[in-house]
Amino acid sequence: MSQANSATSEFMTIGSLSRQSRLSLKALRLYHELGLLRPAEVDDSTGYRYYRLDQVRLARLIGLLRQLGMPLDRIREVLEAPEAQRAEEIRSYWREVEGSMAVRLRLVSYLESYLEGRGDEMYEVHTRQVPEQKVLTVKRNVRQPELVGFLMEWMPGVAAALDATGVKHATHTFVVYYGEVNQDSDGPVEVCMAFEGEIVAPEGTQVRIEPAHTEAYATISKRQIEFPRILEAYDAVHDYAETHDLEVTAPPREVYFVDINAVGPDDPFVDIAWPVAPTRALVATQTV
Amino acid sequence: MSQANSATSEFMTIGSLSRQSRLSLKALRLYHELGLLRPAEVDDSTGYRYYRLDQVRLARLIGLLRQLGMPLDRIREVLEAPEAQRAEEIRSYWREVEGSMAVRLRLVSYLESYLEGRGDEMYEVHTRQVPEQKVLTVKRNVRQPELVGFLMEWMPGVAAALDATGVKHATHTFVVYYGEVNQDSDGPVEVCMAFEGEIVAPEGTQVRIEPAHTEAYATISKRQIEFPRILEAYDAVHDYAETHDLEVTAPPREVYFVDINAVGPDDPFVDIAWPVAPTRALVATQTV
DNA sequence: TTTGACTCTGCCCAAGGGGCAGGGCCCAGG
DNA sequence: CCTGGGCCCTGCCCCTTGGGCAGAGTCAAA
Repeated sequence: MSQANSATSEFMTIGSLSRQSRLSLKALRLYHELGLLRPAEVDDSTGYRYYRLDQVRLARLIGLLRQLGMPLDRIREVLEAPEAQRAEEIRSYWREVEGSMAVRLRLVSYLESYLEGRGDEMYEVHTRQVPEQKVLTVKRNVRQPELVGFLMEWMPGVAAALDATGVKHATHTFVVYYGEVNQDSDGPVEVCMAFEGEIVAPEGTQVRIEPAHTEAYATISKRQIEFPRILEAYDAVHDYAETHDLEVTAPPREVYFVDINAVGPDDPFVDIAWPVAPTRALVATQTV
Repeated sequence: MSQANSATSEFMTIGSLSRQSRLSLKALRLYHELGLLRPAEVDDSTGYRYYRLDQVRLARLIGLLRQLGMPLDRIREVLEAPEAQRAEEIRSYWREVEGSMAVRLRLVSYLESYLEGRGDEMYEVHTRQVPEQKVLTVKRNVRQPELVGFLMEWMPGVAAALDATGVKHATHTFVVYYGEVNQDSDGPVEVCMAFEGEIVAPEGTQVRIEPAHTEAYATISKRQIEFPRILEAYDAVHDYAETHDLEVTAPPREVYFVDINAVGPDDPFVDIAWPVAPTRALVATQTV
């Protein structure tokens, strides 16, 4: 059971570092390859890695960060930051972790009530015609944690931009979700407000034409918009379309028609809307 | 932009299910392959998958559980449990998640104090001779969450077993860690108590000889034994060995020499010990 | 010099998919 | 009846963070 320490000189072998840092040989070789923890010397002819004694501290730190669940890319950022800022980098990572835990916690309590039969709220779904509109938009790729901040900034933002130009504009804002927004998908998301007339789109915004369409929608309250309950509303609208021979023709959107501060938790607050059109099958039947 | 719903009959295509459940085609095919969500029908000649309309509910549930971070194997367990028990399965999973979060939270606050220079407690490391001992042992593979329960059961357990036989035994217990114990490594861990005389090992326990050895050790308090601070003590002992030309000859152990209930948070509580022997280099030097 | 411990590279594997290629299928319109 | 476009199939390689093994080369103590 000889475990030659090789610590007699200034350098140590990978095995010695492994024992002192609780990292596997495999992990150490990977960190070398990725440039996270480079051996002080590598013998050209044999490929043997030799580490300085003071690299033990760094190896141990990496091991602890891995136990936190921090990805190697993120660990690299921590290590490349100035020493005085490393703690703050870690706190920043931890805030993200706690944020995603908060979301999941709501999901757990939702699942409990759903599985124990206390879910299944009813949503009234209707359809309506929406004429062609000129809209001022801001489109971004955001993930769940940044979504609320993005909306809080730009929903008043586009309204203010239109106010500044003096053109006539709608009283409601709508938000189009071109892709899912969650931990591992980032939209994109587009904040839109309809207006009439001609304007120059401010920096970061765009003007586009939202085509006329029919949309199926359900009106929900502030209480119902919290994730994951909002998924029920989306599902309800989607199911309505399926059962009424409608097919989805554009990404879903949320139509905010009242001020978030001026409405109670159970008052109508936002419409979950999905542009739809009759399926071809039904068109054909009607044409016959 | 035709998205034929194919929901006209009793069955739907994989694409329709994907849109209604927010799961990707790839995910649905994987869940089929794994038997998590089997299509109601598969066309033998074309391989097309056809799902029943009511499978949307199940698909959505799987998607929500995935958003919780639950592994597919665990999801399978949830789905195979009686419906009335599913919520409890989820709660059980969530308790595990919260447990690991608690451990990580301690790790974060440790790292903060370490990186901001408030760490670096000093540990006095000494060596001592331990004679050959006959020990009664209980050895298990346990992960971090079960470790405390295992120790709380078997540290009194082996003492009680020895009391029952009437033989003379030591007043302290020690715990040998043959492998790391954390989220993804499970030891094994062995609870040991020395005794004299002959006994029949009770069910689940074993008798073995612990060879005579020298061990380097540091005495720490209850406050210092909490993860991750305990790692510092292990490191201190290991570093002592390195710098004193000693090599580790057996797995480390914790020697509990006082009752956990009879000791204050800063009183001596347990020794972190590591069997060591002079390195061969040193032996050679001495022989010369 | 031998021998046993140590180290090297390279390959396959895990989960939970993403993405693409190459090909087959289905159905509405012409 | 044919065609085109959308849909679906399988199979392959990719990601991340390593674990495990094989086969070969190296180091150091006796």
